[in-house]
Amino acid sequence: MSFPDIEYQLEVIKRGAVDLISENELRDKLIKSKREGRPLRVKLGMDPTAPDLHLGHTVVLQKLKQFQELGHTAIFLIGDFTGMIGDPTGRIETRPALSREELLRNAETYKEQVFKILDPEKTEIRFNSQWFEEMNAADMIRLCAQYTMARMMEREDFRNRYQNNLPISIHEFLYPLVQGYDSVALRADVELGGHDQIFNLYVGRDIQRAYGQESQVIVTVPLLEGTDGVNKMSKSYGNYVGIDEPPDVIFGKLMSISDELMLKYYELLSDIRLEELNQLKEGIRTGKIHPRDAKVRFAKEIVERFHGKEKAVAAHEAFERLFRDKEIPDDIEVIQIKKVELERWLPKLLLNIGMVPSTTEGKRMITQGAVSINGSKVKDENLPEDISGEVVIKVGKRKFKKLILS
RNA sequence: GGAGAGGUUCCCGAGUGGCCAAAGGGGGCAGACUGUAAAUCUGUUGGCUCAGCCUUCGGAGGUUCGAUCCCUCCCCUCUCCA
Repeated sequence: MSFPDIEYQLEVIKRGAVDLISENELRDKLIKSKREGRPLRVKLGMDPTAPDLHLGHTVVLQKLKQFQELGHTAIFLIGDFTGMIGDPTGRIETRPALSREELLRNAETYKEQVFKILDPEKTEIRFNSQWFEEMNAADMIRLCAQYTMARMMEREDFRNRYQNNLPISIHEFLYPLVQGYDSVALRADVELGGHDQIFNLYVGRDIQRAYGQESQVIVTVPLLEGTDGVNKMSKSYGNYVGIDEPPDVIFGKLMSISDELMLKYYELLSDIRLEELNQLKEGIRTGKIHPRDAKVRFAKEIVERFHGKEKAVAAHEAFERLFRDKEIPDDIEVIQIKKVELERWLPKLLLNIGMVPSTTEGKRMITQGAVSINGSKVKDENLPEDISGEVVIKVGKRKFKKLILS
């Protein structure tokens, strides 16, 4: 096995990274690896707490892929055991524990999604329950003995919760230790993570040393902000773009981000070369490029990554039809109803066909002018008597349904 | 184990017998403006057979014509002491 030039490898690894602990250690490892023809073992762990991966996860996955392309061993660790503890990182409250079934189900979908980015042939998929289920209580105590309370409380999230009189459960202290032990079990040379993982990753270095191994090198990547531009991308904030979402949805979500955020996304997610990105920025600044066009280009690139070129083009076209030409989308849900059975009171009808969660909400939508039928705004809560044939109902900006009356 | 503080709607947080479906803020949703932008402005934000009614303020009882508010027990969190 031969590896690329050391300095080239370093350049690739450092690109877009926030932390690299430490460059010298990494260089040594790379030199040794090249000399011995032994690929580095690069670990990326994810807890299957949510079934769907989103763009935020892909930042670090791309980094792992880069290692893979350099010829190193990508280890994708599914934290089916750690998921039962729940990572306290950045949390102000204890994470709810997931059931075994949920974790396994999520793990399955993870695998599928991860291989949209990583090469399945060259990826080692592991589950950390493999070694933790063999551990007994004594082993666990031995692990706990490797770390101190004071060091644990160095963590900002723990400290904040403690200072604000918010509960911290003991098992949450176990999380970093357990994650660190994963590195021991996997004999990791490098561990990747989001920047917020830095504490857990450091603990891994200490734990490895305590178990007589060389410490892993840490590489972190920036956290991706969610589509709201405020919080980090996370399913629980509802500001995510899932990689398994339909092309139209991904396209639409990316088109609704702010221009400022778009540039950040370009930086972290796009594959375009650095100089091209700079040209793009300059073009937007001077007004030569309309930000919307830059956004379209970006949205297409991302959709193409997960769904292919054809779908990306189709998503763009559908988007243009819907929002520029104000046309009705063609994949609209159709409901057949007998005319005699049609609910005439609109709030109830909207509830029945699942367009609003309650009749009260339906009434609100009508008063606020958010409901339209066949393109004209509804003011009356009751449907007109003479309604017939195909009826297209729109609630809000993007909810459409078509009724066919017979 | 002892002493104290606290648990309010999606979140934070006000409310200490009727004027409470509950201030204010955040978030969400909708409308205007636009590029489905963002920012901004406006409205709205428990449910229903909707000028009325029903369910909600940790849980279960109780006092009262009437309880988020008072009493009793229980559960949970935090602080200090052991």
